[in-house]
Amino acid sequence: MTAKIDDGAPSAFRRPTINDVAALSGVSKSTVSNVMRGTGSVSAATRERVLEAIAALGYRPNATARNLVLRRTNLIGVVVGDLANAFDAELVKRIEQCASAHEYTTLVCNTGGHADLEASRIEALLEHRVDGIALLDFSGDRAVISKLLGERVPVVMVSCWSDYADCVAVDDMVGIELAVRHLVELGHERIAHVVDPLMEAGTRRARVAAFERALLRSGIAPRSEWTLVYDANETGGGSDLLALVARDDHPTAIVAANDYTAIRLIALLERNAIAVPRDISLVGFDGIDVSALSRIGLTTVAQPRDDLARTAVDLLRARIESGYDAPPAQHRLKPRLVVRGSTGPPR
Amino acid sequence: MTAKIDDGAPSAFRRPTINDVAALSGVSKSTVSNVMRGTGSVSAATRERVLEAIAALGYRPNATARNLVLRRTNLIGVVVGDLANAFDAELVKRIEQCASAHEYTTLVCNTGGHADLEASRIEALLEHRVDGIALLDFSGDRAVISKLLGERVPVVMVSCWSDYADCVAVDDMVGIELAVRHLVELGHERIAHVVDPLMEAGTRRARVAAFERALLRSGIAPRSEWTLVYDANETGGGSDLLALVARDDHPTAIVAANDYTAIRLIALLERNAIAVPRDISLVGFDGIDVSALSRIGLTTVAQPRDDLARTAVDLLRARIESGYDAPPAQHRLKPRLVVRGSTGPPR
DNA sequence: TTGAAAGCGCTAACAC
DNA sequence: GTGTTAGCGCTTTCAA
Repeated sequence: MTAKIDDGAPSAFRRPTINDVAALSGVSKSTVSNVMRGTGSVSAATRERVLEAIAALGYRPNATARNLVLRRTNLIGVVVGDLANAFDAELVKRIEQCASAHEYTTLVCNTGGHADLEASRIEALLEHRVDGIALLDFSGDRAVISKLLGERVPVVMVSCWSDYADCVAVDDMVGIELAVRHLVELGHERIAHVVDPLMEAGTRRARVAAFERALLRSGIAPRSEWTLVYDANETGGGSDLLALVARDDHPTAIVAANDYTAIRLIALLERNAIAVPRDISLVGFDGIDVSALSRIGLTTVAQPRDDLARTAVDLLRARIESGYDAPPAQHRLKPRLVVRGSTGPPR
Repeated sequence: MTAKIDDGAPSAFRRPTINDVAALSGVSKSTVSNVMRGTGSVSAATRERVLEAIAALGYRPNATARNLVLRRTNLIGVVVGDLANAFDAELVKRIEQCASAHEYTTLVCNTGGHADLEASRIEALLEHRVDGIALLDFSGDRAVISKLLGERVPVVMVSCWSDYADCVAVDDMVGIELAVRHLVELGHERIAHVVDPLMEAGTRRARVAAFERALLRSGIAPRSEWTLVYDANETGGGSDLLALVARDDHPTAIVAANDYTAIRLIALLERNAIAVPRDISLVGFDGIDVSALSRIGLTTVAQPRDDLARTAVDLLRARIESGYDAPPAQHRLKPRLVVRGSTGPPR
């Protein structure tokens, strides 16, 4: 047994440990541990001495060591597609808020929709033994998800969906229906749908399906060539959309799959001398802050972001704190239509 | 010594450990460790067996345990004021990208400018033994920072400044000078400055000082009452600004301390029938993505966000990987003016 | 080329 | 009330 002697080397800086505190206050480490955590029973006098030693040394417990024995890290991973998309960023902000209110610290991974990055970032989260993972607006392929579910680590999908995991998302059917009905009520009959390639595939499919169903319910025949992809980050993109809009029987309104796309779509259209809403009406989806700016004035289907975040954290906490084996909890939240200046009657 | 016997309880799920791998492949844990890390020398045959066991068990090394012995977590903390501010979000995104390219995982804390939250979040980061901390656009008081510097944990200040820590920020003097000169060249003489209360105090002071100096260099006498605070998140704020603008000798141009404020300022002004740039010209600071949207068209002083993020991560890595004791490295980056539609000659 | 053993800093029975 | 002890899962000498 080697005695722990401070060799005095000034270069080898060592943070004080629970042993140092114990030594300085002349008690055992269990006692220190007890005063730190407020467990067990320690006399007022010893507690006082220990507290002094802690202050004197500037002791801070090592979460790494604690986590190792507790098999619990109080870390949650948040995997997000693109923090430059305000919807994602605003959601991450809220999730971090809820999580830290419950003593969790948040590991954030921005995947940019790259499947390989996604896999390796999640792998890192798993090695760090996060207590749970939130997949936001998840654009990855299902293989990643099903692998994750096999790991027995609590997972919640936020603003996206899987039948086999806890989920919380807005009701796409209702949301898209709201958008379409609003346009139809304004008199539109030729309505196109534009999706974001970075959007999660399931959500995208759900919104496309919802879009077609909503048209049918309004007595309008959907045309598949009127559902297009627009990559707002690709310079020079959108040529097929512009081609569509240049046709005689062009759409008079567009439902964009999210606000990020919708707002860039306004820019694209106006750059090509197509006025919004005079020539084309535009509805977004998400309800991000910028859509409310007077200059933008985007009519949009707003998601209840606070509820989304809070529910997500609650779901995760429930799994973490009371075991895995409940069936998946699925929450559908109601979106609401916010009418602003980007929609009007067709010319 | 208790033998490790699987008691077969199905409820107690245990992830496979290095011991399980060792047992299954019939080697010692040191050997497993060696093949995992590619160190030491193991025969091709044993490596093969170990690899098979790893695959069979779905073994994933426990970073918590590794970090404990290595005294290194490969975690970096990022403390950010407000992820709803696109500048912050875009910076976090880039930092996470750089960091993960170097095998670091990012812990994100959104403080919302609350000093108490700030302190407790940083405390959590420290307990988790992050290898370094990046303070973004840091709005906190200096006490937090000086405490942090006493902790001997690598800290980098991004887009904010301290004489005693590694910093990387844009040159506020130059940036504000660019903005003011642009306005003066357009013919403006009555120029106001609007700051964001959430902005880091040092940066705010620096920009205010830079603003006054720039005016003087253009032969304009600064008036202190023309530097105001506008809190874009406070509904019904900005009354003092509107009062100022209603005066006869109102300013014909405003330099906003950041884009977030500038963009909300446009909304505020236009809500009050003051057209931008016809009645008042507006210059922002940051160069966030939305400022480039045609509907917004904000003239702004753009920060080199990629450089900011890359330098920040490099600085942190240097401290982490080669010791603490170098003097603080201070990087001033050059901003550039991006002229768009929000500025024009005075009426 | 491989293994035994000693920790990393902490918690949690269980003695005393 | 307080201390002893045995790990948590890993890395790292040092022998064999």
